[in-house]
Amino acid sequence: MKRCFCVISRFIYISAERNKGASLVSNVSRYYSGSAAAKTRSDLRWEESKSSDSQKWSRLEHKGPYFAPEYDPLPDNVPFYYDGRLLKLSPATEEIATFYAKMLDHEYTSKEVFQNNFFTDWREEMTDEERKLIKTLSKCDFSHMHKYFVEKSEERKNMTKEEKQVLKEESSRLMEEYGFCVLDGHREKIGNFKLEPPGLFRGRGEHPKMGKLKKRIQPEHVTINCSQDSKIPEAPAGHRWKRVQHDNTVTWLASWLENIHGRPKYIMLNPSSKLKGEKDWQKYETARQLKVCVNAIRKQYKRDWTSREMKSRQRGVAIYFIDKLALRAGNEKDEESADTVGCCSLRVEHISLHRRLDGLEHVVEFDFLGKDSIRYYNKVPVEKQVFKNLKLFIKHKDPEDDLFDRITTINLNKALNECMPGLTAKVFRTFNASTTLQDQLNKLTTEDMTVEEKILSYNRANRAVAILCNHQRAAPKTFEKSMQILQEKIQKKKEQIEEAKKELKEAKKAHKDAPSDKSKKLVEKKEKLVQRLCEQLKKLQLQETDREENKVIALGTSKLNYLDPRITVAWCKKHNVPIEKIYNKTQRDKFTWAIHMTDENFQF
DNA sequence: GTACTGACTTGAAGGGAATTAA
DNA sequence: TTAATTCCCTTCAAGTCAGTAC
Repeated sequence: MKRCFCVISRFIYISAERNKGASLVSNVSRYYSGSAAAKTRSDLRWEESKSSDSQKWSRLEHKGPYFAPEYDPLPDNVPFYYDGRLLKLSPATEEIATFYAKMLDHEYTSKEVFQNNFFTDWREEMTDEERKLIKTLSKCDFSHMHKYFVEKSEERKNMTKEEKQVLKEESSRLMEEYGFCVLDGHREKIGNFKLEPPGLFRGRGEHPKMGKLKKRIQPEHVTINCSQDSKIPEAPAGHRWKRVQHDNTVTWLASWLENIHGRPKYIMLNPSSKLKGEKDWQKYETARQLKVCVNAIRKQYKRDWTSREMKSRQRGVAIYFIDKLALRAGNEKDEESADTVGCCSLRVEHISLHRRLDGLEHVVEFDFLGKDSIRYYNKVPVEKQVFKNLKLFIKHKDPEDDLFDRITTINLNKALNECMPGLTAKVFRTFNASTTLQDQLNKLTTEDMTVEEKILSYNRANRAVAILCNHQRAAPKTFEKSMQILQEKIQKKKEQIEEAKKELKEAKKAHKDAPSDKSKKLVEKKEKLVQRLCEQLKKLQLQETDREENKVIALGTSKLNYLDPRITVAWCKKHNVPIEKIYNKTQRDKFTWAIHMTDENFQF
């Protein structure tokens, strides 16, 4: 515990040193003592340090979670038919039926696993009578329910401004009442104060539990965490909490067990809070520490490639992959989830070895499903010794055997921790992502660029990271169409420029033949027009490049989770790019700490 | 060493709000 | 002004990793 506090103090020292004396504390004070805003209690929170690492707060008060609204039964004119016969379902059975009906035009409901899980769970909640009657899902006609919900959704879309305003006000009232807590005297935003409503579980990829019923959370399932001397939140009328505890070594305000996997879920603070901000800062400082010792670590894992011990060799190759390819650690998973892997859980079937491929030597071809069942596909030339080792690791193994059978994420992280305190597999992802951003920004930005060009450079740097981390997204549905429209615009702009140039030439000639004030002004006017059109064309072309390159790449995840925000803040300051052009409101809130503490000289 | 639990971070998707184009 | 498109924000699933018990 003590050690971690020292680490925090050292962060301040390191930052102070690297930022030419601009420590978090002094920087933040300076920022807030400015004229723009009066110093409020919640602003001041950044200046306080905490007493120990295991203790997360001294005082915590909140209103408890907000429960999902009770089920509102369907009007009588929305029928449900079973085997062609009209059935009036009991409210509980009907509610679960509506979950399915709402999803009818989603691909999920066409999957057998989804259907079977849903039907089994649904039948369990039916009355005895209903269960006797309803025996086959395909005989259930949910279409009228479905139609009803489509109409409802249309109605919502077509609401008047006033009606929408009423809803908005109601939602901000809710936010005011339940959305904040008071932590050590500061009002902090809560991340997810609304409990998850009941519904059908939508796992990612080929999840064996897809379609199962996610049950309604009752107060009797919820544990409240707050300080003893605070006003204990009241359970809804007629109910009581499962438990009220006062554990200040954890950061959550409420928890419950979700019924699909039986694992706990929590209500926690928003990323803009001091608690989360400090943790984030600490994460990036750990990654910066790795920078100092990464060369030694790389030397070590290369030595391990020729170790006499198989375990060391496997560990050496695994850490090499984690470092070079930014793979995730790859913990063991149970049978009850989609079959996805990370580094340590790679199987023989996930790699192919090519002595030569596309003119390159010793190429490893990776093809596996990673987190969220996102495919990782990559062909990577590796060192000869790595290639030899991989051949050795797969020898006499079946495709479904573990590639690294002698190591686990636990002992891999233990080994990493011995190299550097606090080092784990995921630190490499943060380190490599942030290093890449810093390098790319340094390489791609020049002073003669316009702000738009600088932003394109930033996006390109960001994209390099997203590619490294394999952050993918589905191509936008209207991508081709919108791209075509943009290209047409560019063409039109080019034609306009041609036309304007021609007019300019004519104006110049006219001015030469018969100079006058009027003809001179016309030339100037035409010159300005050409210039303006050329600028517009350039902007469109930049937009085209950016959009094309971004088709299937998601930039948000790396921006939010892997890129030290101080790199971005410093870059913006150095190159006079308004921070709002890079970070939206949510992102600025999350990175308040970095925006306040960083000057233009910061380098990761 | 390993199975299990708990706490926390990371991640893509979806829907509504905001912005832009027609 | 309306329709189309983009962006933002929320949601909740799915990871990581530490701690504990045996």
